[in-house]
Amino acid sequence: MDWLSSLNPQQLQAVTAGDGPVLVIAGPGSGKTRVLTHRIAYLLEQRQARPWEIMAVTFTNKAAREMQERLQSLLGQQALQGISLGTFHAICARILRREAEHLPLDSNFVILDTEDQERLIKNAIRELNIDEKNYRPPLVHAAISRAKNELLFPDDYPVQNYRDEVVRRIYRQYQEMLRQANAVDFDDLLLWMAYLLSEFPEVREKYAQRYRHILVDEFQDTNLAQYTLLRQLASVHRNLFAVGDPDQSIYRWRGADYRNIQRFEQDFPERQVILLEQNYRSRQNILDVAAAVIRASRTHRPRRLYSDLGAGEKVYYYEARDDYAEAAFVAETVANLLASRQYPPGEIAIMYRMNAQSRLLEEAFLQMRLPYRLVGAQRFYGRREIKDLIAFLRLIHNPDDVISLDRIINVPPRGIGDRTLLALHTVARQAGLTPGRLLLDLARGSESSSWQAFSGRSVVLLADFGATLARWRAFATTLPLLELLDHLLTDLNYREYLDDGSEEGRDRWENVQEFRRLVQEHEDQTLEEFLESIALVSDQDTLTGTDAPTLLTLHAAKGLEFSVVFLVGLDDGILPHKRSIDDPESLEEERRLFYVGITRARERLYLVRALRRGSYDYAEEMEPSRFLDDIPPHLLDGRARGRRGPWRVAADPDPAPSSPTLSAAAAPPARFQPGARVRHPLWGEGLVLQTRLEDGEEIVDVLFESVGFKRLIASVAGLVPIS
DNA sequence: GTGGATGCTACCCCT
DNA sequence: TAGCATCCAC
Repeated sequence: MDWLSSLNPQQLQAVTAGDGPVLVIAGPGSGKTRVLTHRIAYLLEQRQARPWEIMAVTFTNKAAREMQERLQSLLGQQALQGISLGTFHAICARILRREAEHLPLDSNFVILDTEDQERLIKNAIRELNIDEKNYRPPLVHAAISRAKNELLFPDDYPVQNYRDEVVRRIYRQYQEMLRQANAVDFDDLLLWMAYLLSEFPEVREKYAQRYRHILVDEFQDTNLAQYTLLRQLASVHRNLFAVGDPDQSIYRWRGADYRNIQRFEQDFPERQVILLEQNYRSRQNILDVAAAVIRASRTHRPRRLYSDLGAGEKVYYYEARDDYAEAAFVAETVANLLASRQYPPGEIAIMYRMNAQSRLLEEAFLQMRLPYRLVGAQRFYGRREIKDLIAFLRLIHNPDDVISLDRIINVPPRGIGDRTLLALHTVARQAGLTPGRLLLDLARGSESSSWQAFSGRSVVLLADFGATLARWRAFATTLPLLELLDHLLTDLNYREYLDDGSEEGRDRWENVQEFRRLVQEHEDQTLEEFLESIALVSDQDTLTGTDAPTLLTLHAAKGLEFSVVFLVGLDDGILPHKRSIDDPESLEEERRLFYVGITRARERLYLVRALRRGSYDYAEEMEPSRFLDDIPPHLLDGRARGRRGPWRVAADPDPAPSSPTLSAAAAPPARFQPGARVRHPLWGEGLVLQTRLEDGEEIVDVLFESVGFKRLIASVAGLVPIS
């Protein structure tokens, strides 16, 4: 138990809290993973909890694995047998397979990824003869996903206008097609689980009794479905231990609702709240920048965040000429850092708002001959040759999976085109079979009762493929995964099919070999387990092995830390993203995203932007991110190259505006007058030099004693007059 | 009926 | 940018 001595008083309080609900508000770097692992160890060692009585929900599989490893080193492997440790989706999938009899699913259901989901929605739209132009699959998908996260089945889908009515019809059709394919989407994992617990009291009772202790990480990013699950599972013992930080809530668009923290406090009024405020990660200068950014948030509840690690270097600011120069700056700086051997390569990360930004960075790294690793599962699993292979495996496992069947029935081309495929679907429907089952039936040759329904040429091709599928299915029951895959590759002539001698072809075949290595790593798994683990990989899960600088999105960076962090693309329109700017709630989330990025850094932080960016056809002039305005300049070591740095007013105050400036007296909403003294929440006291109205906002130029000249929007900055 | 070439368009973040 | 729908040649 001496491992308890390494905790600070707040951490210790959380770890050793007694029975009952506990809410831990944990600032970045405050050791929440430590608290969670130690809490589990404490429950097992001191409170006589049995491993199977514990459910611990993490945000990524990677986090679950790490927690598992840390627990093993504390307690040994034996002590953890039977613990439920994983993401919401993984834990739900496991339980749903076990309880499939209560659901319109067989236990071997497949899990669709986003691309499959959209494909199926498109099919549903066509099936219903609805115009795809007006009901674009991605948008319909988003609406359905939102509904599911709110626990709304098609019958519950709110209809306020004609469009809603159509979407509801598509939703209903989509669910029906999922059922026929014995498939679920990501949201279904949560939806069906919540359904299971609410509709079957004996099932709820069973699990609520079993899970004496439930622990959740990243609680601020749970959605309503997830929160409901937790509440139901904790309904008997009420030992819900939730760790989160509202300032790091960045998944609102995915249905996450940081107000779950308030719901928690209402539903569990007896809860204890514990604040973790000491930061063990970052230098104070970095924390000061983070604090300045988050303090300007409207949702932020004031909290302290302090570090013992010393001030450290100033945060670097760099303004590049354009996005190419931005990437070059990053690559060159990384090269210098590596040359100085100050930091191991894996301790350097470059973070950006959207995946598309990685391209120029990758090119710059390649040019400098610097190795890098790119976080993003889609990069690999989204490749066509890999998705096709997975579709073969899925079809072998679940022949009802019509999405996979449609995908690969003509891969490599075997003469089964759209027409024949359509016939297969039609005949299957008439026969009351799924297309996959019909295919297997046709393999029996003319004995099949459906044989006559096809034209001579196509039925032979279909029967032939059906026979191949049947053979693979036989292999799957007897052979290990890797041998099954090798049979597939041989039977399909996959190498000849992909590797046409071009560079791209060689690339594709290399990906297949990479996939084969992956299968090898999962050798001990069944086909079902393997399919599930690859369906639920998170981006972060791809972050393993090689010691190289890491490129990743800000979202993917959640929960990670690096010695050196570059935040690039700090321009208005990128961060905040242009589609978030007119919605105040989204804008707040963009700010939190920036905050998350800043607080990933331990030692050194670079804030980088570009004056111009090339979009697909022309270069666009960029304005600095509005969030930069909230950072006091003295915290930064700025090397602005351009005319318009964020402190352009400090360096080069604009001459008096020539536009007809309204004097304070003439403008009704003006609250400040030149010569008045004011107080700013961050910069303290200052003198108003000038005010004017712009778009109904009062713009005030203030000379602060602490930071000098600043131009502020009065309503946003929180300026107050001092008399 | 199938497969390749051409032209249009949309492009954020993730399990 | 690249994925796609659509058109046209076998």
